[in-house]
Order: sequence, then structure tokens, then C-alpha cells
Amino acid sequence: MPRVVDVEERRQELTDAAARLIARAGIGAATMREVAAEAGLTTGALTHYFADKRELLQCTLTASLQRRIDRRHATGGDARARLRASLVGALPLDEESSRHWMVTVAFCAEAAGDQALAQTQRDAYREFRTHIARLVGECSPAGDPGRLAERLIAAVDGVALQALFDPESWPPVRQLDALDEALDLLSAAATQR
Amino acid sequence: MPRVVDVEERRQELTDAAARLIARAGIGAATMREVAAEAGLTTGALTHYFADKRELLQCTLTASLQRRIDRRHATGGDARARLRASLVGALPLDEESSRHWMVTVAFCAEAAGDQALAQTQRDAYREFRTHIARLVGECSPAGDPGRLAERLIAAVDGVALQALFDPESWPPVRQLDALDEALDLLSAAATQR
DNA sequence: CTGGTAACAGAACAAACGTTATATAACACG
DNA sequence: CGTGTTATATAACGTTTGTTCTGTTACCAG
Repeated sequence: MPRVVDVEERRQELTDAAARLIARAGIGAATMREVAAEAGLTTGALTHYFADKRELLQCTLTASLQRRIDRRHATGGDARARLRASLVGALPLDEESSRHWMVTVAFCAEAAGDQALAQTQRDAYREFRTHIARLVGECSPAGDPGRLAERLIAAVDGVALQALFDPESWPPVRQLDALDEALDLLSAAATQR
Repeated sequence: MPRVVDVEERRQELTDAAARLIARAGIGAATMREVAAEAGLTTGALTHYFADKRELLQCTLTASLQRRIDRRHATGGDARARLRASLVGALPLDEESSRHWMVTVAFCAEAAGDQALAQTQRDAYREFRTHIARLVGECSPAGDPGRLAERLIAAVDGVALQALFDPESWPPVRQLDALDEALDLLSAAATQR
């Protein structure tokens, strides 16, 4: 057996390169040659790890969504703290989270014409919703957790989208302010009933 | 002077065709030939109205954003009713508004690598924010209108994004429910102070 | 030390792309 | 009724794209 290489790590490097290009200039910028060059390789390596461009893009979306999931997986603190941490992890607060948010958004229109991509995005969204709903249920028994989770996610996603369009107007502090206001508002509405 | 044709109308037809393709399968699907064919014409006509592809895409984004602005321009009723109508107009409730929402989102990553596109999107967002803030100020003097407007827009955009990713889970009724809940929540928070 | 296979680089190719150039048809105007 | 200009179709060109193919290097098993 020849040259030993961690295959999964190489694939990750290549999908990361694709994600960087997509976040920087759109899906159109992620050509085979550009992706390979961004990863410091050539098309020969790229085709060795992915059957075709379609598979590369599919894996890029999946990997990028997984990065976002990893980010919002909080462990310490009580349920309320873990809920807030999960929502904080969903905000584009730094370069990396902004990049993966941009990839998520960039694939939105693409997924409209590709069932597999659409399925991947829907699954990620529903996983997020379930995750948040569970935490909401743990820290505030009043009200429908699913509905409250959707409201919180909407608030976070709305802030995130505005931050992607206009980053200068949305520094981390402002994003966190908006999140905390949404949390306060919803917990107040839940307890008063 | 020869064959009389409404130039602005033709340009609108062509950018509409581009918008349909982009919403259907992403920006990559909007090739010169495809856009022309979608409009029932050929590339000869397309290059007659737009200098190059860059200008076509720029105009497509501008026209699509203008359609969304037109949609949320409400006249009848009191300030509160006009505020709600403007926010309703910003939701992807039917095929047309979903299409223009998809175009807005599709250009997000593209704009990251194109200053002109980014400027166009930022301007549209700030115009929307100003518009909503004015209506908020008219119907509820308590609280900072700008801040309240941002919260409402975040709620609407969040719902819109979720509806684009997972339309079946977000029929118009559910979107309107979420909007009305956000309106109630914010007006309650504003009056209690 | 020596095959043999995995990990790449690089060239090659057909298709599709944006763009430019050329040709034709339709109409207002003198 | 020509005539000149505009609107559009069609063809052609050079580039870029995704993909395939061929070669080369580096490593491990025997």
C-alpha cells in the first residue's frame, strides 16, 4: 500500500476551500480549478476525491452545515444558558461563522432546482428546530416549545441575514443585543400566561 | 425612426426572465442564452439592451428589489394597518414574492465579491428599515422606532428565510401568525414602559 | 531492495459560455 | 414609395468549464 493520507481530512480540506470561494464570490466562483488551487492542489487531486462537481458541491453544503451544527453544540451551564449558547452559535459573529452562513444562503436558490440539496438543507433546519425546541422545553415549561423555538430561530436568522447584507451595521454586540431582547421578550410572554 | 418598441418594458421582460431562472435554479442558470430563451428572444436582443452580463445581473437585482418595494407600499388604513401591510408585503406569501425573495438571497454571496451589487442590496435594506421605522414611529410613540423596526424586520426576514428553505412547513397562514405575534409582542413591550 | 498501488500533477478534449460581428426584417419619416 | 434606423436572429470566435486520460512520485508490503 502506497502513500498514506487521511482521506476524510483531504475531503474536508477541499470542501473547506470550496466554501471559502463560495462565501467570497458566490457559487459561480467555485470552479474545479479554483477550488483545487484554493486548497493548494490541482484538478487531479479533486477528481480523485469527488466523482464530479455535483458531488463536490453536495459535500461542501453538508460539511458547511455540519460546521454550523458543531458550533451551536453547547454543554456547560443550565438549560437557559445552553439555549442562549446555541442561538449565539447560530449568529455570524466571526469570520468562520459568517462564511458558513454565506454558504447556507448561497445554496438556497441552487437547492430550488436540486432535490438532494433541498433535502440536505431542510434536514439541517429541522434538526436545528428540534434542538432549540428541546432546550426551550427544558428551561420554560409554559407555552408550546416548538412555536417558541420557531420564533427564536426566526429572530436569529433575521438578524443573521441583515448582518450578511450589511456587516458594518451589525457588529457582534448589536447581534447579541437583538438576540437577548428576543429571549427576554419570549420568556416574558411565556411566563405571563 | 423605425420599429417602435418600449425599451424600458423590454428590459423589464428580460430582467424578469433572468429573475425566474435565478429563482428556479440559482444564478448559474442565468446564462445569456437561457435568459434570452426564457424571454422568448435570442442573445442578439439581449446584447441590444444590456452591454454585458454584468449589467444584466445588476439590473436584474435592482428590478427585483424594486418589485419587492412596490409590494410593500400600502396606502389605506391607519398607521398600524399600513405597518402590518408593509411587513406582509415583505413575506414570501405567493409565487411572485417568493421568486423575488429568492433572487435577493441568491445575490447575497455574489454581492460579497462585487461592490456594486453589495451597495444595491445595502441601499434597499436601509430604505426598508427607514420605511418601517417611520411607520413604527407613527403608530407607537414609545420606544426607539429604529430599534423596533429592526426587530420587526428581523422577525419577518427570519420567517421568510425559513419559508424559502422549507415552503411546505410555512404556508401563508403560519407566516402571518408569526408576523402578528411579533407585532403584538413588540407593541406590548413598547406600551408597558 | 523491489514491485505495486495510492496520491497527485498536468495535458487534452468536447461542450458551453460570454462576446462580437453580420445579416435580415419591420417600421417611421421625408 | 423609397430610405434610413432600430429590433432581432443567426453565426462565429476565443475562453473557460467539467471531465477524462496519462504520466510521475512516494510510500508500504514482501
